[in-house]
Amino acid sequence: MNIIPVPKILNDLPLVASRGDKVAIDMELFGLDQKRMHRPAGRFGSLACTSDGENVYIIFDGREVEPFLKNIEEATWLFHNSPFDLGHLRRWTTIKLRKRLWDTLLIEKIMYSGWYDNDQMGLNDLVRRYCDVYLEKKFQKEFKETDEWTQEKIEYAAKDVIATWRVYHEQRKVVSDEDLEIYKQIDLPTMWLTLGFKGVKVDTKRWIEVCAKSADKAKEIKDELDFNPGSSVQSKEALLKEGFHVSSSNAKVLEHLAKKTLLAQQIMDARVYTKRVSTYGEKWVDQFVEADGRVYSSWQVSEAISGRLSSRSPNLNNIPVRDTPEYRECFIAGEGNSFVIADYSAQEPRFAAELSGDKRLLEIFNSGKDIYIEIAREMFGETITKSDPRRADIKEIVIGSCNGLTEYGLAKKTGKTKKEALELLERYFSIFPGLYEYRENVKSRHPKYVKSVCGRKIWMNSYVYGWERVGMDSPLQSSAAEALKLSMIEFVEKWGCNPIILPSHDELMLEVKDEEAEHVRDILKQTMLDVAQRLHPSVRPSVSIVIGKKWSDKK
DNA sequence: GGAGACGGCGCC
DNA sequence: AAAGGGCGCCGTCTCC
Repeated sequence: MNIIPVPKILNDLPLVASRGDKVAIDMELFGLDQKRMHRPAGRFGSLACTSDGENVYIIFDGREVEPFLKNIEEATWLFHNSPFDLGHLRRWTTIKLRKRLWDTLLIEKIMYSGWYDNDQMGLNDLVRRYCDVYLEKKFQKEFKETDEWTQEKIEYAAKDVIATWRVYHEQRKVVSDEDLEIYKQIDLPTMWLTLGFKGVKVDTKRWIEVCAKSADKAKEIKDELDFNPGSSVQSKEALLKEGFHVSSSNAKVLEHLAKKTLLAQQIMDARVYTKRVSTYGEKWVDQFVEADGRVYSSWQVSEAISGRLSSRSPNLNNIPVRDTPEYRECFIAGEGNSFVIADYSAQEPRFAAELSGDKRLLEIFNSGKDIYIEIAREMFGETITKSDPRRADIKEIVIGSCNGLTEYGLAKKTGKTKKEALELLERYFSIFPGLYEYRENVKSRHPKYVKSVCGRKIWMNSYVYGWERVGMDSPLQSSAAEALKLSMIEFVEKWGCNPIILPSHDELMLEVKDEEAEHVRDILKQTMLDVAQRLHPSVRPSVSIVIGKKWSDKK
């Protein structure tokens, strides 16, 4: 394996590049906290670029960023993980949305989603795969710990940017037109949108009140127990003492056991409350709410193999809602603003209908009626109400039917016997044979990869147990993700600015001025419907949308 | 004492 | 042997 030779480093001459030139750019910051990489923390370290893969131009003063970038304005910019650099560079200059931008990380994820894991997507991994080059990464820690520059560190910064430049040229040779279209039409515009997300305002006082209540309850229950219910090892041990041998102490198991022993219920309760204290406690506020009262998450455009967006530091995609709607009441619109909250109904089942072409399922969706009640009518020959427990069972089946749910799993989930569960599944698939075929096809065709409706590839690894379940589900999940991304892109195009504060898989939350809310609601709804209709033309789409002052004002 | 695996659980 | 998918984060456990 090779290493990159010490580059020629120039810091007295500006690089001037023009249209057609490819300029790799890389930024180093001092003193960044790993969990807050996306926030305006840390101090300017360096900005380096190269247009020929040999000579590196580098500056060490943030005040030079603006003229530095102006000189290469016309060129195509190459980054590895551009949101990091772009987000921080905005602290020293204005960065406008540009299409001439190649992100080697985003491209690699589009090309090799499911083939390589996320931990094999670093610049060092790419330069090893593409160029057989070894790239030293040990300096990252040093940037965190000290502001001192050494010759070695300068060389490291220079080598990084050369690696990016080299990887670009190799990727260019092998990337397919279809992958490039996904990049240009979907992921790159989405990346720019996520950079423009405003934070969400949080009522911190209320939040702390909510979690304080849970803290009290957690303590109460824990005091009654002589072991730590947060430990699976200790919980299993305690249950064994009462005569219950279990291989797992998770909620599903405990729920069954709760009928037989109080202990199971106690462990469950303790976990519910400690979860709220640990994950959604005071620490959450301390860590993530900025001085302006808002939370700024880090949004990843394609961290998930399906191309779903993901969120971290903090993860805004898993804020409690079922048992504790109080948390979402803490997400509030700013003074004089309203939220517009929209979500796609039964989005993945709709894509299942589209992709399987199942006749009966298509009819049900296109009838515009409640699909779960309609399916129940087919299955049981009677009309059930919304509160009938069978509706929840059917929901499980509808969602599970396309990601490989078995009678065993269904039985466990619903508390039915295996025989009952099998009967339900069989009846379901006899009504929707197209769905069954879709499911079985994945196994029998044994595809190298599956695709979303827009053509995003998800590679299968048949050596991994359960690969066929990923194969069934990925086209649905990734198509749904595309619908959401395209809705965002097209809405912002129409509206002219970006008021998005929180996307969540099949849901969008916008914050706009009160007087604009109704207008925005109408445009957003129409946009989402248009996009969905385009992506699943055989299925009538459905979007519910409301205007509110809190996230919880949903339904 | 730190790193990483694991179990568990919040959401869609 | 395991028994719908996708995430991120927490505390515990284990190992060095």
